[in-house]
Amino acid sequence: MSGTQEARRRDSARSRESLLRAAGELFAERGFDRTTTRDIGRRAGVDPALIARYFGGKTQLYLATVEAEHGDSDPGDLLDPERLLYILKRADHRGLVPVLQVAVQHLAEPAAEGAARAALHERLVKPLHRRFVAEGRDRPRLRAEMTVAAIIGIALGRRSGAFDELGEVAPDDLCGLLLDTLTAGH
Amino acid sequence: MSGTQEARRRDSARSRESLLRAAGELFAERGFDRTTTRDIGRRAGVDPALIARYFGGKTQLYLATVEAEHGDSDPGDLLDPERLLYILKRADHRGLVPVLQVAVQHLAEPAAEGAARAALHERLVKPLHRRFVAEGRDRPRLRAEMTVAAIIGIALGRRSGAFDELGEVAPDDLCGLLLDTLTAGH
DNA sequence: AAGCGATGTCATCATACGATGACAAGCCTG
DNA sequence: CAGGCTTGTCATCGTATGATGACATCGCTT
Repeated sequence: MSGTQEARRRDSARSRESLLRAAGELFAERGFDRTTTRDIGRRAGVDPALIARYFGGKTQLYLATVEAEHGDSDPGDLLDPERLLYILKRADHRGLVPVLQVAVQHLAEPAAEGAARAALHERLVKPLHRRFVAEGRDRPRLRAEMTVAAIIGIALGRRSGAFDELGEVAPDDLCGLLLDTLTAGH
Repeated sequence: MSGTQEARRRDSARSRESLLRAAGELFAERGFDRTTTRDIGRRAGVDPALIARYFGGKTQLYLATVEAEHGDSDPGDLLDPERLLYILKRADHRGLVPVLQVAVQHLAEPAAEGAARAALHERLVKPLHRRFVAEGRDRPRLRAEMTVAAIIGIALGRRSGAFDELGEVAPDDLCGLLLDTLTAGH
């Protein structure tokens, strides 16, 4: 036996996951370009060469981090307070950011870009679009895209260090102010 | 004579400006990291080695592009329709984007980052902050930073190609919808 | 215990990039 | 026209990075 669960000294699944986690963190912290496979390996405590073996390369590893974020519960749209708060917190801490970055800059490899865009649309734009349609707002599609882009700007701005208060304020405060602003007239 | 204006076969000022323009375009299109000095030189029709001579290096050239954008008229804050429209158009076409990117990602060199942040704050955050103070809104600073980050997200999202309608809609339309949303409750 | 595939380690390659310095060609001053 | 400063050109260096393949080590199966 020796359980498929317990830590074996050699465990490809464990290595894979360590790489995935480390990559998610680093891509979130520094972006795709500024993250090296050596960095990822170091943080994961795994030899960087295994990235090629288990994922195919840095780009595919990026894609894996994007897709790995899908697992998490997937409740309402971005104007749902819970959902928004979840996104903000998640983006603060780590993770999630890889998907967001594609909304704001080009990616190196077209394949990665396409996949990241698809995830962005599926997870963020589409739910919001549905809400706007249900509410009968005009230009629901454009409105949804604009809102998503705005929130992404805020989430990324928080992490960038370019803003003083925005970077420090508690997620709940920000969430309140943001929802207040976005749903003011409605 | 032979005018200091007219094209001399050798003209450092002309070379400098060609580099500056090309760099501004490329930084806007691809971001700092993905723009190489060789690309800049090629587009400018100037030998890349002159970047070092005239600016000191790629980083200082980036700073020069940021500062070069200051010249343009500097009217109201971002909630002033004219100003917003100007920003959106400018970000669509080229230029301006270098300053915006710093709001959303880290720069390689600390010096460049500091200068870009200063420009961002001076040109965008501060005017908006003044407006909110004048209007007596609560949390004027946070509100200003949040709004700037949101608009930057939208402006960059337009260029990123990650959104369908957002990337295609006319600046005037977008400007209208955006102002409508942001000033709805007020 | 032997054998074999899976897993991990390491050295190394090829490439891309920013920077530098030597050198050539041009322009202006005297 | 001669000298010297400016401007442009080119080859090259050092470094960083992603990728690859050879080799070692482990663990399961029989």
